[in-house]
Amino acid sequence: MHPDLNTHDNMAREVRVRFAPSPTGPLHIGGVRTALYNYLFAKKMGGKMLLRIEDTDQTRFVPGAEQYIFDSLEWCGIKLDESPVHGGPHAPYRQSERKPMYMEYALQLVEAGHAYYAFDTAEELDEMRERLKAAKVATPQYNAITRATMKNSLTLPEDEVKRRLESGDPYVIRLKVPRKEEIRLKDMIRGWVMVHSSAIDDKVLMKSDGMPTYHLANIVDDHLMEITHVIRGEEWLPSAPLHVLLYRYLGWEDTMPEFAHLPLLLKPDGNGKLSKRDGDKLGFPVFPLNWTDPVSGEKSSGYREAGYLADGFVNFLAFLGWNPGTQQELFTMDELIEAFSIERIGKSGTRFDIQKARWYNEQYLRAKPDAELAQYLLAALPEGIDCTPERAEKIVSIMKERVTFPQDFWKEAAYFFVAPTEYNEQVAAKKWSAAGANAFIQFKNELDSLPDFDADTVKAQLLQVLEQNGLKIGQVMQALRIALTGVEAGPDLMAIIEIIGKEETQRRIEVAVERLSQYAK
RNA sequence: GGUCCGUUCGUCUAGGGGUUAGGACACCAGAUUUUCAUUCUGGUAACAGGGGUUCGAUUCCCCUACGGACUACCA
Repeated sequence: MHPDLNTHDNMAREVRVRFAPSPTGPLHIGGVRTALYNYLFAKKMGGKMLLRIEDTDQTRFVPGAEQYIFDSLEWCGIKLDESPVHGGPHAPYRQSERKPMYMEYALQLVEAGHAYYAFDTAEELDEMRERLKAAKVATPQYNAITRATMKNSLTLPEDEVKRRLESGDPYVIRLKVPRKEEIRLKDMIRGWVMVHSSAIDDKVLMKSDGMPTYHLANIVDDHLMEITHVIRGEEWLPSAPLHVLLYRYLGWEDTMPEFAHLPLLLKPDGNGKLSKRDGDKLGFPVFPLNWTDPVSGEKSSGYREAGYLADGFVNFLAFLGWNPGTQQELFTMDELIEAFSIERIGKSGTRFDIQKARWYNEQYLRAKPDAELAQYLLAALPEGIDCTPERAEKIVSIMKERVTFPQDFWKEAAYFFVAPTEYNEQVAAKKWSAAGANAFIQFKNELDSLPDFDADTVKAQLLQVLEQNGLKIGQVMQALRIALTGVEAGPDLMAIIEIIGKEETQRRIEVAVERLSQYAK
């Protein structure tokens, strides 16, 4: 093991990771992936997966968002060991409910000289930034230099600070970031990352409403909850050095978790990261489940409702930025857990490719037992249309090679239940013939004398009729298909005939011969 | 602008000092088929550019370009 400050031996500790979303709206797909990687890692290491709700910003609270997070994780099969609903040894797991715990640590930092009170108003902060911008300062920020010009416990006389605090003046507590210091942190994905402290501003730790900011709360909670590995999005990388500083000043550096910053999920054109605001604009959902904004009423679609199967979705998601290093593409959750390792997570941003998601869905759909797929069809049947489970199974078994989503079964297979009301005119014009129509009528009549009504028997009969009429199968099959289904494409026609039954077949042939007579040549 | 991170087929990626640079999706072609789809076979297609180091660099180093993230009393 490295003797470096940032590295330490976590081998003896039980792996504990957390997914820590903010309930500010629906969880987006990048967040789901982060949760998944946390889960895979935890389970691979035989550790624990916790969910912590980071709701320290009360102004951004969105009703229903927390439930949405639970529902999403559950749908994906991500099981939590500790959470606001599962409870656990470090409850509560909502930061708003942990509010009383944070001030103690902020005060500890103040006493140690690593943090200070600041009384600046929003207007004063704006002024400061404007002033620095006008002076062509590259990064206007509240830092080691500018803090000397602001209203805080470092610049104000001691008695005034005391007076302000006692009189209830609004204040924040800021971290006193050193002026010149190289901060190093080891990222499991990127290696050593070096940042100079001058690039970090004096981050607010405690807000004026008494709530901690993410930065403080996250470190305090991760420490208290004995988190061993922080696996989160790359957008956190710039503030990671700040977190290292916090661990150090709080005296927790020897148990500081290891970091892994995940590459971001990018829009398909590579132009920026996939965000909640993309909604359905990109032509595919960015959320796992449907969501209706409680305020605006705006609806966003989710993968579940769009017809994506949970296991295929998870498989797809796992491969966005990670790969097993083998040729295997299809993985169950257990296989993902077995194969997963942080070392095999890529470094670069990953463009989102919905085509691949569709392909995964097709693979998983076809692998499902017919009895299960039949349920999708049955559930989609409109009022008034009956179907036995046995018949539904037969239909899905011949249809599943040609559908992507469960809802396609009804869309593509409606003709099993409803006779065509219109025919593909183009194909009819090209393939329909008087000779064929005559043969179909003969075939229809002879259906009554068949001993059995199954695909093989029917096919033999059709072949016989065609032979008698001097027709080849290729000349008339398309016409017969149009007659029976109205459309030009579909599964084996004989299988369709077997499923729709003798009477229906006869009826449809009669109607079609009548309706398509104009095309008889 | 500043700081940080990144860059292998269109996309997701494997690989790694000497390889015909491999796979998957997508795409194209052929085979099969009663159609479409499936399936099978084959194909197009990549190491961002420039300097080093080296006998040799796509691989290691530097620079440039490009892309991304961050730059709040939001997470």
